[in-house]
Amino acid sequence: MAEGKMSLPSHFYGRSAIEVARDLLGKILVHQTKEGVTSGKIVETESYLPFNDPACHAARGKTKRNYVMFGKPGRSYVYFIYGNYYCLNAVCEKEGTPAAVLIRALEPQEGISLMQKRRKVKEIKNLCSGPGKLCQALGIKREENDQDLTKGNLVIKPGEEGRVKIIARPRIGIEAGSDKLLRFYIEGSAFISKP
DNA sequence: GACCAGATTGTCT
DNA sequence: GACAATCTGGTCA
Repeated sequence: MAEGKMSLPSHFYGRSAIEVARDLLGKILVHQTKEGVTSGKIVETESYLPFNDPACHAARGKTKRNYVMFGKPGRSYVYFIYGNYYCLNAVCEKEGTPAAVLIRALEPQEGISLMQKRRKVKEIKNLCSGPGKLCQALGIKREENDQDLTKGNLVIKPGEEGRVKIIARPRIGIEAGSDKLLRFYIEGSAFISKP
């Protein structure tokens, strides 16, 4: 497909989770399924760092669940949480380093009617305003785990870079690492999970 | 083999 | 604003 040419190169992900999280804002996440194409602009992300980060799934070492984070950058890490929802991460840094960026919110673009059908809600701002919501809206399931984000059905493409104002904030409720700004979002977006 | 905790969301007050 | 719902994976015995 032509998407391979359009999508972000793998070296985009070969940097720190903080750099990648910041640069992912304004990019376009596209998922092609047999039902149709859904896409949205990334408006909120969160970084998960290697072993210094207690909140990271990989903080205690490599497991069957988080092995993807130890793999090559530019791949997707999808996990099931709280019995009902999935969360989508983009693996970054380098192979052997468990770093990833959580995609927290999207601004819907293509396939909005399909998202509304999947989510069973009408309001566009409610379609992707959260990690679990956007996965449901884009139809991201366990099958999308460990996919190559530079090619294939699930890709991230460049968007309106430089035209957005980025806000960095510490994550809430986590003491260790609170001195670092690990949550990023686009100022003024109505589609983020938190104001 | 059993128990515990979790990167959330939806619904009720 | 607060709390329950619901399941998978990891840790411990």
